[in-house]
Amino acid sequence: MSQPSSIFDVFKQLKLKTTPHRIEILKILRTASQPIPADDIYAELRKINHNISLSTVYRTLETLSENSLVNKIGIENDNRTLYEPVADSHHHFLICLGCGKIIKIDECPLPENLEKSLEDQNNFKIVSHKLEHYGYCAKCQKLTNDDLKNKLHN
Amino acid sequence: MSQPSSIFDVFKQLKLKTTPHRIEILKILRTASQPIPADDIYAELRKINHNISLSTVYRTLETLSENSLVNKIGIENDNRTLYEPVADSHHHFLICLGCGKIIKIDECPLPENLEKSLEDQNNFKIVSHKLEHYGYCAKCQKLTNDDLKNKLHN
DNA sequence: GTGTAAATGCAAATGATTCCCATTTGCAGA
DNA sequence: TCTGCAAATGGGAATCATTTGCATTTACAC
Repeated sequence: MSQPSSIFDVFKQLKLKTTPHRIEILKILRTASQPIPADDIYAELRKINHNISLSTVYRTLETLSENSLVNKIGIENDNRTLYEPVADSHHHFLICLGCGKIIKIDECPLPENLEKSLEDQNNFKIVSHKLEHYGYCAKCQKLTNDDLKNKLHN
Repeated sequence: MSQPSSIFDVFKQLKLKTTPHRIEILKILRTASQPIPADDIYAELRKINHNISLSTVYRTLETLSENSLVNKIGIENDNRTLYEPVADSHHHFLICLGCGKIIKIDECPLPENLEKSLEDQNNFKIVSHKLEHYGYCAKCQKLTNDDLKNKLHN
């Protein structure tokens, strides 16, 4: 059994310098209840008086992403890139069109043999896939159309 | 049996004015072999000496999208919105990470009961979903890593 | 401790898309 | 066929997310 590695060790292994920015950004991502945009991370850091520049946030996220410590996620209805810490398991999302809430789904419902058959039929080598369901969360189902319109304008 | 409607009739029914721009843009989309960005449509129109402004291309696509004549598609690895004519059938895509080629898959491999069970388990009302497989097309599988790197830099 | 490559800050650049407003055009009704 | 007006358009400025250039600072190997 391998010991759980500290963030410091992880960085060392990846030949990345261990900087306060990187530690804080990873912490924020791991604490977040769902994938968040660079901007939110920036705001979060400012809130705790951690001074940082927005470009550093982007650069850090890019570096973490290249090193498989975070995933980039692009969803419909939000043109920003969202970030989540890399999880141990493959998963998908339910995405609320009303409030943007993102619910993680841990099982992958795709049939076992699907990738193989897609590959064979299309002479294509699959390396990943993305599945998202869009709709309305419990709260937003209760809102009227007018409520929703207002929400989208914020 | 209903007659196949002309584009003119379709526009009339939707209370949209029939303009040369709209006709041409729809034609380009229907002729395209895969979803394309606004910019390509703009370039295509210029090529055939059809003068138009880029903002009109965007506005037209937005209008057509609101009226369910075209679909907007957001894929990973391309921050632009792509557009395709609305097809009669639900479908998904294989997307090549090497050259951006998009292959349409006509069947939907999701289990019949999936949406219902996701809805019940998460108190969520699903209205649509999106499934994409990323990988390498026949051509790009043959390229070396260096070739691919070059490609990505174009 | 020191040198150096990596990381950062800040401002300017970029790329996609939207918005503003003056002008033009499709088309419903006279 | 003519006319009026709402809808559509052109063109440029504005916006929003993200990237880049460059001078300065910092982590860490030695």
